[in-house]
Amino acid sequence: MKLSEKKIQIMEVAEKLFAENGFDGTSVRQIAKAADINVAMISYYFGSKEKLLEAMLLFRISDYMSELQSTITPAMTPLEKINCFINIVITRVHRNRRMHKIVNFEYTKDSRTIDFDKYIDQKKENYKIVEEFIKSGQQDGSFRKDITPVLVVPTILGTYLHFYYNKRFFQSVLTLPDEAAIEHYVHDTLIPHIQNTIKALLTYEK
Amino acid sequence: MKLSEKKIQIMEVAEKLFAENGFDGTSVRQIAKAADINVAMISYYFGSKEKLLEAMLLFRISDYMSELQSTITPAMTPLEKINCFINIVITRVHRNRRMHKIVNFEYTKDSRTIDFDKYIDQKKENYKIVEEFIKSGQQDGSFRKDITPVLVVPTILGTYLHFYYNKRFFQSVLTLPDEAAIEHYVHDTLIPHIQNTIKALLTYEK
DNA sequence: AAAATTAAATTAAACGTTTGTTTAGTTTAA
DNA sequence: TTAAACTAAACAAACGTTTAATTTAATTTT
Repeated sequence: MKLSEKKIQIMEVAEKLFAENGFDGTSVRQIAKAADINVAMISYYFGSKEKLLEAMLLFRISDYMSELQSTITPAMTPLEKINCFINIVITRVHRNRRMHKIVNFEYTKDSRTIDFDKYIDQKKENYKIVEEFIKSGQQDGSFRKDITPVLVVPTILGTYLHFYYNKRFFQSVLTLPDEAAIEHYVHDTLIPHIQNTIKALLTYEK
Repeated sequence: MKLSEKKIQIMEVAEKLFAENGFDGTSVRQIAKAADINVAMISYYFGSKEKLLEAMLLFRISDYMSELQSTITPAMTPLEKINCFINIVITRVHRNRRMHKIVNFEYTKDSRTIDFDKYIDQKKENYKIVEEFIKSGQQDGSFRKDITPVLVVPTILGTYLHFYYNKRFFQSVLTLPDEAAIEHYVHDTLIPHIQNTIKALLTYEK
């Protein structure tokens, strides 16, 4: 199954609509109209609406190749590693925020028949990496020892995602007029805030 | 519009199903079957599926009377106030986690026609309270002055919500066999973790 | 207190739309 | 000439809602 231009176009349109109105809240006719194609093309290309979602997930995840290993070097201190990790992961999640929103919601459904295995593998990989960094910092004495590494990830990702899910709210409170302003705020203020938070949590003295 | 037993029963069933399968992913026939009533009763009682959701939101929000003002006294230090706030808010959100999940998702939809005003008011109120506590701590010198108060809330709520949305994942990692175990973990470990994080963020020396 | 009357609660069936998918045919490109 | 791309139309199923009839409960009249 090669990825023709048309297929990619359909997946991108679908991602946008799924993120905006939910999977169940989006009809194949809406997607077809927005992508300027015939409804039948969705079944023709992907088989079904569900399989379109799965194809889109794989398409996005394949973007995900580990830039982590290439930018984080063994010479770094544990804190530098964590900061680097936060920067990369938040930037990455922000870039794919629509997909994450869709998964975040669809994954919790009881009735789901969609295959999220690849996504979950990715997720578990992330947890392992953070855990490794934190434990090495705890061993060399630079981090507090009473921190549960597994709870650090929800703080990192949760902070960002809560910001994104309440975008409208923060836009008005922080007077961010457009998407470009939000982009800047995420990189210049939100990511440093999260880095600050985790640094403080891991290193402060009681 | 008084709240008969039947109406409450329908709203509770609807809340559960909406949280599990989404608003669009739940049909009125599913609700009717689960609540053991005739489908027509939903229109009869609430007018429409959308109005059922709105009625359910109001029903839950009315629970929300400010226990904050009654438990947080002026004699407390800013840090004590923040800790108390975290405890109350997370416990409250946890208790109403289903409703929060529904709102969190439906609110971001472009196509939404549902009235969330009461919910947003509640939310803004929370932000004002945290901001007040943090600013008073910054004035008396016990908190760092370079913290943006508005970003503290995403860290508090985001950490909890990310935990809840990935419940299945954490259940397996932390070996929490049932709902009771999760309940204990939230109160004994997650809430202290959040309190720790915010305390560290607000008080640590660089 | 019993009967008659009225209102509310509940039902099954039907309403017109919209849903995802398939079919059978046509156009385009190799 | 053959396979892939594409289309309009049709499909049955499911959707939220309404209708009209019936049962239950409350109120009023006798």
